Amino acid sequence: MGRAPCCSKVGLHRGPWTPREDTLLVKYIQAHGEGHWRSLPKKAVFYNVAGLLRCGKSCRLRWMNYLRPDIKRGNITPNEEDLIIRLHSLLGNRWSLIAGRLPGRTDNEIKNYWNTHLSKRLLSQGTDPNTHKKLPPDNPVVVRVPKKKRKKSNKRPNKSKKPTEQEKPKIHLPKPIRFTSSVQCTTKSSSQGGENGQVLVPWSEYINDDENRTRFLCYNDDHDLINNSDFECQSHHHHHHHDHGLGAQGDSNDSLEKIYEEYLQLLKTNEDQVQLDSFAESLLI
DNA sequence: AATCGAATCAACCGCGGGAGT
DNA sequence: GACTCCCGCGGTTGATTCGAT
Repeated sequence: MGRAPCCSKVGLHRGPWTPREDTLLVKYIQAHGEGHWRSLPKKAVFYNVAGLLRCGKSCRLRWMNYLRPDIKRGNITPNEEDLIIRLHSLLGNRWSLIAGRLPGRTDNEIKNYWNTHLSKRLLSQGTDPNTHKKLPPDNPVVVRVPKKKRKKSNKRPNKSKKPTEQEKPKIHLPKPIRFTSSVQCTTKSSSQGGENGQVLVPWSEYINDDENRTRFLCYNDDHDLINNSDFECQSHHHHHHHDHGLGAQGDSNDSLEKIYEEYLQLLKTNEDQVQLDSFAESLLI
């Protein structure tokens, strides 16, 4: 099976994304849509967003895990935790499938959350996180239960080497807050409020201003950055999350609740493993 | 105040598979 | 069938943070 050489060898940027790179990527995707990641850096030059010297893979990852407008940020809710555990017991480490049932959550986020929180918690409860079966009581597992939850860090590390002065990682503050794909925004200046064909990029700026206001970027039809002033945003719970062919649609909370209810029902009404298996299979269709 | 080590999570890496030629 | 291109997935890494000592 052939594989293209990784772009990182030909002088493209690696490591933490800078706000400028994020802006360029968002601008490009706003204009031309997702996909064609590999050709993105080349095309970007032609579409007047030159400077996006990132490999397609890196662009895709950044978009999918961080910049996508329907990314939901914030703590995983108890309901979501429960659903993750249940789905994991059915699907195993198929993070993208699990993420597909949790609107707004990314596979990377769920994977990280599982590895850092949930698997440890299961162990501490005497459950094997891989098989979801009870561990024998005489098989003590040394588990370090997380102490207090740490404050979230927003710094981006440079993986491979110490950054030089000029390529020091930028500090991304604050992290994107909860958004959905149809975040409705209104500017404080009435004429620039996501109306008249403007495309609002529901994505927070990286610097806090004096008053700690969240700042957003706004593009017009020509995809030119026309404003980065303050917006008031409201989520309307409307998602078109990637469902990996699972057919998930509609309201995010509803769909989450629906799956959860569906599974609870199955647990209540039927102990039969075959039923549970077929439920798992239905998620794969 | 200084040091240490665990925890966190964005980003990287390699691989598999589908589609196209 | 053999090969290339592209996409997406899951595992891993490592800089940074922060609580404990």
